[in-house]
Amino acid sequence: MADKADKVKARLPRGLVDRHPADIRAVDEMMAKIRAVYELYGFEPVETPLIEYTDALGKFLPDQDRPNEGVFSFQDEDEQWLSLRYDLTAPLARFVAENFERLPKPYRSYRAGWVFRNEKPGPGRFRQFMQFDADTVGTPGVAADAEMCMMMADVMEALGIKRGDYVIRVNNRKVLDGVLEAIGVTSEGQKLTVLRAIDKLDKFGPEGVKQLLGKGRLDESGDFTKGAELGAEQQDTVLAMCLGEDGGSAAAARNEIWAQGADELREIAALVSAAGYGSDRIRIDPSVVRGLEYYTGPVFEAELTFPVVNEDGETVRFGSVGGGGRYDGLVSRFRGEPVPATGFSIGVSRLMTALKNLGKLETAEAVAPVVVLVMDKDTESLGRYQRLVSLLRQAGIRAEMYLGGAGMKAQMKYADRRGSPCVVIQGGDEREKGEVQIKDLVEGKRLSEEIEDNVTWRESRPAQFSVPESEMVAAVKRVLDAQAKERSA
RNA sequence: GCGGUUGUAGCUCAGUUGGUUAGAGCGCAGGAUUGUGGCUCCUGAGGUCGGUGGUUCGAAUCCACCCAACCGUACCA
Repeated sequence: MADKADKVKARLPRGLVDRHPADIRAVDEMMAKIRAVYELYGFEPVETPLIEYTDALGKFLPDQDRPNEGVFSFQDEDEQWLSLRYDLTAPLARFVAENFERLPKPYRSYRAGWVFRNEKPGPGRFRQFMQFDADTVGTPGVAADAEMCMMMADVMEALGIKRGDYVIRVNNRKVLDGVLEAIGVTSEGQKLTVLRAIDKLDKFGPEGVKQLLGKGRLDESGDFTKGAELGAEQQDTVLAMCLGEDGGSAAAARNEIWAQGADELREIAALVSAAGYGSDRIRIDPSVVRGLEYYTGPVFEAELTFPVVNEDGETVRFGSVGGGGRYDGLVSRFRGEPVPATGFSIGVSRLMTALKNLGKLETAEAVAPVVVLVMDKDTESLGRYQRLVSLLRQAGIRAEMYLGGAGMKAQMKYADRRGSPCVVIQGGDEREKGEVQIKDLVEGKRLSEEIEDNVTWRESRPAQFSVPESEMVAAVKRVLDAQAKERSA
């Protein structure tokens, strides 16, 4: 044992979580539902490693031979930089580029996995989290983008989120670019600042966005955010555009790139509407910005629209649980030819939190194992208990022999704490008679409420009965069935 | 990065103008009950009072610096 002085402090690094049985089972179930939708649409699974060469992820800092701080990176023996993936899109682009000749085009694939970001964690934001993506690579047509939106809408409903409780909002980066060009914003830096400002519409409202477009905004917390330094007229145009007012469109209408984006949006709207998806499910929304860097055309976001009451009793809007868009430049980075692609990503952890709040999540624990108590610890007896456990397992019943060193009282306590449905007891007396005792712990707990005196509680052995050893499996089954019936009632 | 709040037992928290050996509830372990999970009662384990330095006869308490966590904000491919 470690000395007190130098024992290691057991602690979880921040931004990371341990996952518990209920969580793991719930996520598994949720992912199975998502997967079923993707499969139905004809997408194929593919899995890539968690680690890629940093340059394949496109994350070297400009003018430096060091990776971006936001990614976890380390050097291989040959000094090449490796990084943990920070999304599933860049690794897919690498995979497609590397296997380009072998893959059917358009290539439709899906994949789920952990991604890592070395950033400051916050509520609902972790440094390791799960994404579940689908992408179509090799087609420039907006039909592929429209399909992505429809599939996202279908996923929402497959997860039990009612129509009206979610919406897929769609915009087009070309529309944004067109407006920016029309009002004379040319510098990359200023463009990004404007886009970020628009992205904050939900959070700060039109007034806040206007401040961010102009001089800047002083937050209540005391932090000042530098603005985009646009003139009053420019601010109004941008604001009008993202609020969907006519002024924005009119001012930019002569602009070619804007027109192209608007056409694409109209086409997507027509496609989804023809497929029977109303604007209650998929809606054009000019304030969607999304991932500022690599998107080149349509962008979309899945948003939950119902209010959620969080743990502190506050009502919050949950917001985005996934999104995506067209990234025509990502695969072609690896190849000399253009390779158009579109896809989207679901934030599994966020979505799960939301479903929990909605009450749509199966939080029911799996039925805990039947525990066979160990009354005698000699090898011969242990063998007998192990055989009883085997019989239960052969009948498909989760079961275990108590493996600790404690006495019967502690074993009962152990079974109780595990949530076991019942225990099997066979001491010397029962063995003589070729019997086992079975105690229904759920029923026993209920009976205990009526008993206050401990002697009675112990001696009356509530919810406990004796059966011939040969009937143990059948008797345990009866107990389990009765409990299952009660749970579903 | 910027701003704020908070650091005392596994958890939630008391701790008087600075004063002997730092407490409670819950939880945990053992016992009352050598073969019965609950209830009740008894006993016990568990703390460098976030860290370092300073003031003082004396610091969990006062001062300085540092660290960490949480919240907001910024950044977020």
